[in-house]
Amino acid sequence: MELFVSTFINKIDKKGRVSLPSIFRAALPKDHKNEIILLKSLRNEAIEGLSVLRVNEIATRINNLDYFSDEHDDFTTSIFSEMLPTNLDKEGRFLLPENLKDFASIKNEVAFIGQGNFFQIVNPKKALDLQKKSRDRLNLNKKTLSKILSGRNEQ
Amino acid sequence: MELFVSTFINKIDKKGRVSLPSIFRAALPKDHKNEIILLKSLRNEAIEGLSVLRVNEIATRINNLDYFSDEHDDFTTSIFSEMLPTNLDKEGRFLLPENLKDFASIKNEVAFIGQGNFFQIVNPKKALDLQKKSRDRLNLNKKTLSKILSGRNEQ
DNA sequence: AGTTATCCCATTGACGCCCATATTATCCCA
DNA sequence: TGGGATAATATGGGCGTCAATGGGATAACT
Repeated sequence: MELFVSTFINKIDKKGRVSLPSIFRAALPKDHKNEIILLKSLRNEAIEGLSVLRVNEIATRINNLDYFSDEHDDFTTSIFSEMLPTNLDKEGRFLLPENLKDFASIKNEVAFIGQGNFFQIVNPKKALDLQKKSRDRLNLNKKTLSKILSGRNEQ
Repeated sequence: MELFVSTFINKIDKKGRVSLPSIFRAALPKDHKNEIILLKSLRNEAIEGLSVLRVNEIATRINNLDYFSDEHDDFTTSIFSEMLPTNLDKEGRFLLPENLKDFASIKNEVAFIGQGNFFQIVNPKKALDLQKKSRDRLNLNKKTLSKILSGRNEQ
């Protein structure tokens, strides 16, 4: 599967390393199996993890915005300047820098949350919260939800 | 048949494994015969089982939503993060994780309920209940039912 | 040198793979 | 049509492999 799915909780060791779950590693593009890009989430107290592929896609989308717009500026500043390219070691682990851990209130454990084309890294205690809140919001919108899941296309 | 139909009751062994009914295995896409994706039902106290094919369809629909919308985020969180890809062994069995068993109040036995493009996994005692409720709801809507069964398509 | 990152190897526990047995379904022939 | 033979499915359990984790040793960077 080429998507980041499911949720995992892994430990951070004394050196600050943490294993990227094996099926997430499998979801990385073939030619960039040991590179991920970390980024502070613009939405939550979370770190986002992207593949190189995904970063390129985002770059394309941003390029399609008007170059002289404020929006363009905001994206390039808040996204590109904050990106942190990171390598996995031979065991599939990577270093989680202190400032990012602080940003996401992470100590010894992290939850990896699959989001399809990317994943999030959060404090495990907050993971359940996030999932529950998303679920509740979706339930307020059952029509769209069932449309998506069932594939029906009528209004 | 490429559809999941009929109902089966199978046992969970000490290791937490359970056989996917053979005609359900036959309904999986040729190139992904031993992979299913488990998901907490957004509707019932049930686990839903999907083929890879089905998941990809859902992913496509979600990608068609506005990329930077809150709705998009809620979908990716609620659906992708809760998906559990699972492999069947050579005998056609898979592992049912504890948290999913808890969610669906499952102990030693499960009922597999065909739902066409996907299937549900529930506590056998509740299977009859679910089926009865669906039937009752349909009876409230007999017109639609007979339209479906007869193949008539008029409004 | 001191700090930080990468490599290498060891440990443990979970999971996949394999083979064996039991149970059920299907077929074939009397 | 019945009833046994045969195959397919469901279930049980041993064992090897791999993922996650830990930590020492080497390499890179400042």
